[in-house]
Amino acid sequence: MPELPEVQTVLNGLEKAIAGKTITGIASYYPGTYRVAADIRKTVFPLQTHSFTRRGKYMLLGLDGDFCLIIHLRMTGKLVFDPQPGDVLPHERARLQLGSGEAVHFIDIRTFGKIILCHSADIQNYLPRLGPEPLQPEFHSGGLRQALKGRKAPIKNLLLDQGLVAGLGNIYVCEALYRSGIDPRRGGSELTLKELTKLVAEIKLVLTEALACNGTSVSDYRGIDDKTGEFQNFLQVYQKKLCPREHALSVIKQAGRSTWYCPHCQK
DNA sequence: CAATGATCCTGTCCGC
DNA sequence: TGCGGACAGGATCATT
Repeated sequence: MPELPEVQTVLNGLEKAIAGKTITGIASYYPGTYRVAADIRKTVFPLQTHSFTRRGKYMLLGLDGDFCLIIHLRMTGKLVFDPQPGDVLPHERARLQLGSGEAVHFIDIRTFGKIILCHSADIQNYLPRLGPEPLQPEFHSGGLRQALKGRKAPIKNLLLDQGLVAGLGNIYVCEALYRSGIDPRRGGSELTLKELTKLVAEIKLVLTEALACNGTSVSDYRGIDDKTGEFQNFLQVYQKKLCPREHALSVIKQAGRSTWYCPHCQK
């Protein structure tokens, strides 16, 4: 499940593979995966790629003529660079065709991933409201405390809210809460500033470590070069039976998703 | 506005 | 062996 470190890893790989190359067209193989903004009427391709940025779990490909491709992998989306593309691949939902004869396949088993072409000036209209980037200084305990004011939902659920902080998913929320010693069932507004300071630090740390490992590969996540990430070797609670201190972990459902936590270490 | 639950979708795994 | 059901989960929409 691509979260911030995985999205950044895919984006880095994509930049390495196609920076400066020209997209000659985008083929669509599944209804709804690829969408063109309503105000773009005629074909705008070919367009050269020039920037590769990320906002939360969204990849933003800057193209000439002030166009932008917004790509979201959701749960099972993958980008695969292919120097010699052939027929449509299994689960291929869209394809970026490059002038060089190469291509980038958008493979997505569960079909939730999205690609949108819009004008760069309109990007905000196609993104939801997103909270601060967790690795930037603007994500800090004071701001988080402010954002959690009056929020009674469990902290686990709140950290998954992209409007609060952008880029976390189930894996890193479970890991950061364990490292912080905070029970995932605690209400957001009841956390002390001291706890929030610890939480913010651990979120930044776990994301930084995961980035250095090229992300976490559980199930089928891969980089664009089909390499797995390595951070799954360092997970402490996600899908585990015991915490690092050998206590039995509990698994509960929160907002429809599984939460792993240690009743002994997390209060 | 906040919180919750259903929804979308398919491959995999488990129990009978 | 085969089948049904549960599960995985990010974001969106509807409901309370």
